[in-house]
Amino acid sequence: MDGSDLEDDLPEQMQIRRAKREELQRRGMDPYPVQLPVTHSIASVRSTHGDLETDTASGDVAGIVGRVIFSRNTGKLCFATLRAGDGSEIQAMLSLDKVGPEALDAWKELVDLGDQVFVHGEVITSRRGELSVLADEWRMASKSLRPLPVAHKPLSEEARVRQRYVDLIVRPEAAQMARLRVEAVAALRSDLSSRGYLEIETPMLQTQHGGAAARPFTTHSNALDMDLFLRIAPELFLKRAVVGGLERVFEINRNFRNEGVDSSHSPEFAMLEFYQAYADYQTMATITRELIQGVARRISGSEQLSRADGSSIDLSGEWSMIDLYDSVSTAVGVDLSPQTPVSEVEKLCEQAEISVAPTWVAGKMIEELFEHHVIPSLTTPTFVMDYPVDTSPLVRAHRSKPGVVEKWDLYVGGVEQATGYSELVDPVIQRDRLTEQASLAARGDDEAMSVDEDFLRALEHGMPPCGGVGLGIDRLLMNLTGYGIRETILFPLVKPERK
RNA sequence: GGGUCGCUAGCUCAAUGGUAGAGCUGCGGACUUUUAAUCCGUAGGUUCGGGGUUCGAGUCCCCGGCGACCCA
Repeated sequence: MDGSDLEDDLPEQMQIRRAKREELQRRGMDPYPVQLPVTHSIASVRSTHGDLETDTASGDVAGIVGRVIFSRNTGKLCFATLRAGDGSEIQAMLSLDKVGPEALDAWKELVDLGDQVFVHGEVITSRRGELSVLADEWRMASKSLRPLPVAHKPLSEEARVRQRYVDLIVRPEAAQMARLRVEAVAALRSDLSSRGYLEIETPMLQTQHGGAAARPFTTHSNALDMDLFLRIAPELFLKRAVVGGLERVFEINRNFRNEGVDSSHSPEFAMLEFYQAYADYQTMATITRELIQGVARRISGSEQLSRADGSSIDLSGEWSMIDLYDSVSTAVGVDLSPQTPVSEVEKLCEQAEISVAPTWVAGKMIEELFEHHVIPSLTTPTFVMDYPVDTSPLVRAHRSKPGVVEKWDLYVGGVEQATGYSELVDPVIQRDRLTEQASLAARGDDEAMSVDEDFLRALEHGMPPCGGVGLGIDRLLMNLTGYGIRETILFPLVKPERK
């Protein structure tokens, strides 16, 4: 099959747009000019002349560009609604007596919905009061060869994700989400910076996998002829930095986890991790709350937000703290502690119809019971405190309670939003914990970490007491806006369409 | 991993096993103040792919692809 056959196979509407592109060239009108004499953004015209009275001429002249999203033609007068990338819109008017028959005919014949056009003329308001640029000249800024979807019917969710560029054009909320995300991340960066934190970048390609319990992606370096892991967390490198004296560090970047994909999980997701020497998990909880409250104020001006799904969320004030074992004990009506025999915990799992995997330790079962019995009732932001030691190999033992570590999980809107520790800094205990992890891995737990000798060597040089937090950026956006993860990530991973 | 549902024109959706349709978009025409403009006319399909049942399959069955929801 050669190129001309391909062209013949195109839907009629695409063939017509290709023909219009050629017709523009035939008439000496570049369909893709390198430069245009733009004088104003649509937004600036709107802000200067937004209060212009109905049916008035401002006397000001502007050259603007925008994408044609609506078009209405009466014989000798054409209207088009132009939209800019920032969502601002303005009407273009082309009248026979202002642009002449040639330009008007070219507009009517060659401009389609979706084209980006340049319009130069006086800023006026129409008889219906619509702010407009009354053209004395128009040019094609970029000819669109594909028809725009119907603006009044929502694009299917799959189409929105697969063709985000189209989604961004036709659905202003999509572009708004992209901007919201930037605002949220900027708020986190500036807040941490003002607290004396350094933003550093640590390896995404790692020779060992650790820092969290998750299955990694593997890849291969040809030059080194060795397999590498895409990181599941930056934790072990950020801690190396703390050992070296960078006492307050953070990183905002992608982690990769080779796990399920659903409405709240993406294989690549953005994470903030921050570490502060001489802080503990209580201090880190306070900072985390203040960071999230700061993001809320930055993107909505308030710590009480109303969300896309109609629900609202209140992040103001102090957040409650509950004890993991206490909350599960209350829910199941049995007094549980880290010393409760595994068999008894397993029985409770069976009663809750939780299927227990053979690799699970008692602590894992407690966490599953927590997810099953307690999480559904967590409607307000809540720190869940003091986790079992056997599921938290990088966390310091609790200063007074045996069998648990100084770790919290923060739940917002019923989902895990962040986790914070008093970090384990004793290199001897850390080696024991990692050795235990490695034996779990050997027994088939593919989420278990390996023994990272270089990390241990770093700890052996002495790490200051330290608090650490990991906070999911995508989750934060989901929590604050009520949108799904595929809305908060601009280009989420999707399986290719079959050809 | 299991279950349920979906995939039809550029987009959003219809169609008892019996001639594949509508709205918007497109194309041709009318119209100098429209706002999803209006009016007249008109085109547009490998019904996700493959196999099967049937006189006949968008529809029923099997296999595969992609997606959504629920469960683990």
